[in-house]
Amino acid sequence: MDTLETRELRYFTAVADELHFGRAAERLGIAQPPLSRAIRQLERRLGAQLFDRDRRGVALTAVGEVLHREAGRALAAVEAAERRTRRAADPSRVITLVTKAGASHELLQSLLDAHASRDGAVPVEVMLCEVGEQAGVLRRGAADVALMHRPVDDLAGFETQDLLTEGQVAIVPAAHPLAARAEVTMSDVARVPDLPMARWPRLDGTYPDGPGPEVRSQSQLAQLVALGRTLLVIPASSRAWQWPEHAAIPVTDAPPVTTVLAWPAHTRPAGLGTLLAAAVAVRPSPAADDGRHGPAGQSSSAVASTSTRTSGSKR
Amino acid sequence: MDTLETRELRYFTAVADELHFGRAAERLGIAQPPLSRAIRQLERRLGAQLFDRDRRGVALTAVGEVLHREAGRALAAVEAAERRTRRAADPSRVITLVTKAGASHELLQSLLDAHASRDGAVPVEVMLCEVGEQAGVLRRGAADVALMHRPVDDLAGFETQDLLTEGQVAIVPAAHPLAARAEVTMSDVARVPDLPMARWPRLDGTYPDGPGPEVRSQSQLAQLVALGRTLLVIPASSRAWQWPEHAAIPVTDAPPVTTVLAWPAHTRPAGLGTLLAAAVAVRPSPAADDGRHGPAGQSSSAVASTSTRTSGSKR
DNA sequence: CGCGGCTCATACCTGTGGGGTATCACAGGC
DNA sequence: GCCTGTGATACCCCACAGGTATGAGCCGCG
Repeated sequence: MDTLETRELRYFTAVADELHFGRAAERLGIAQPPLSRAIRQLERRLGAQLFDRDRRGVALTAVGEVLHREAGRALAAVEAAERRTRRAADPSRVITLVTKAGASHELLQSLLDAHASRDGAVPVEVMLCEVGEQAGVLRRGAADVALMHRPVDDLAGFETQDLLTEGQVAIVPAAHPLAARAEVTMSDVARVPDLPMARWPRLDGTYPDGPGPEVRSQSQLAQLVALGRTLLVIPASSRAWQWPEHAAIPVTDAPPVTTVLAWPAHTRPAGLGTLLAAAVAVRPSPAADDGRHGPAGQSSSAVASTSTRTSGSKR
Repeated sequence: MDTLETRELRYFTAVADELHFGRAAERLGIAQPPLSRAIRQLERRLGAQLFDRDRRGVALTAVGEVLHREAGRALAAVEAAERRTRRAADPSRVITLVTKAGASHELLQSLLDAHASRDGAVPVEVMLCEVGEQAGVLRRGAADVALMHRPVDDLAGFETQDLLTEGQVAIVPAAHPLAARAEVTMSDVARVPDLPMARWPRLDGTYPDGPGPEVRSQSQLAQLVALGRTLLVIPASSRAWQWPEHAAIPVTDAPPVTTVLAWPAHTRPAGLGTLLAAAVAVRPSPAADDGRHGPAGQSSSAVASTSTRTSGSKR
């Protein structure tokens, strides 16, 4: 009659993932019979069949699929709750900042310096992650705050503080004719036949169709550019990982990219305040607007989806 | 060692809400000693003090406050999971649409008609709620889809389908000098000394300071206008609840309001497809853009916060 | 100052049910 | 036919959630 227990959700999720009671039980570290029984109980409790078990395999029913999706989110929320609490309880009182490796070098450096020089500044631990992973890390509660990019990253559900807005540059092989240009436009780089855009894996690990090479990390991408196989468009400051074999050319009409500090909406880890103050102080262009944004970042605008692929900052 | 159980979260939440073990236990329907023990266990498991119990009361510690916030969300997610699953299992296969009473009459009517006339259309149940409650209902999983208004409502975390964009009108007492005007501007209505904007309660039930009357429902507001005590700015179609004592005057420079169909991101209750198709067909202005929007609605722009108060559609 | 009242903690008992092992029932493959 | 692999059943056990009774600190009060 009561609320679902997370144990039930974990069990269900395991079976729904594996579609096999034996393996699911093993993954859960329990025996198979209790698992079977637990699922049956869950089905009775919800008054609905969750799996079709015709001999020769288990399959999710329609309602099972609903629960599969919802259970994943619910479990994530519970785990985030636990992680954030543990983090808050950690006596070493640091705040963890996550950013993708190689991005916004100088900005981060000056931000950390400015923060450290303030009175009562909580130590900041820097965590590096792969491209596009910051949002997940933040949502899971494994970090307190992230350095992200608008409109490249998905900022939905986060509050943000703008730090720096900048243009984008095209990184092309130094040997390529394009490298001689002083500046280029998006249409110049959009369909260079011998430099097709790289393809990033989707969440399920498969790749979209297309002519470009498949990549899963920035370093692979950098090397592919050096090899003359592709080009990319990224914020000017990401030039940090430029190779000698690369050339960077300003893209005049590329949408500007803003580096932002982001944290989960309505969550203010202690010590974030000083970091934010430092961030505001560091900003080079103190516009009239204070660059502070509410919970929901916009996403999926035409602009966003364009620069998403080209800058290689989305999976 | 494992994940938190929802029971632990429920218990913790009860104590954190009540700040009193006895009352919390009563609310949970258990005795007080097991509750005390459960909380202690939770504290040991997390390795952190959650409450300060100095005699004469219980108080949340800093980490307790973190868990209080997070537990609320996690429990909401679990309950939403259960509710959505139950709803999916319901053999009566209806889809529930929630809207605030009194808004978008004709539009809803034509939408429902268009939907009903389609083959294989799932029955639609209409649920009415108070102003600004749609988002919560949707998030809790108590409804499948909602009629909401951009930029008035908070659309964060929802996918949306635009239905109708329209201007706003000022509703003023028919006896007031303003009523004679053919049209007005926002600055005209912003500070009419004898018609101050009404004040809606905040989430905690308190009211912001200001000259206007306190209201908690549309009908109260309607009556206050009729009494010549206040005015408001609302989408033109909400005129439905206009009284004889009211006058509606177009506000030329008010931000246009778009009525949208909204549903939780990445959730597609079976049958939503037909409703969406009907919705697209009903739209009066089939622009080039198809009016479909991704998960994160923008919010908290200057425009949004302005029209939020005036249209009385945010608490 | 002693007394009762309030509140949370401790001690101890009990029963439910989650987990284990052993085994069955059923389908397919050779 | 037998064997293999699957999920379901049957049965046992003990860990732990929950109950009752009681203790212990802190008030306020006469």
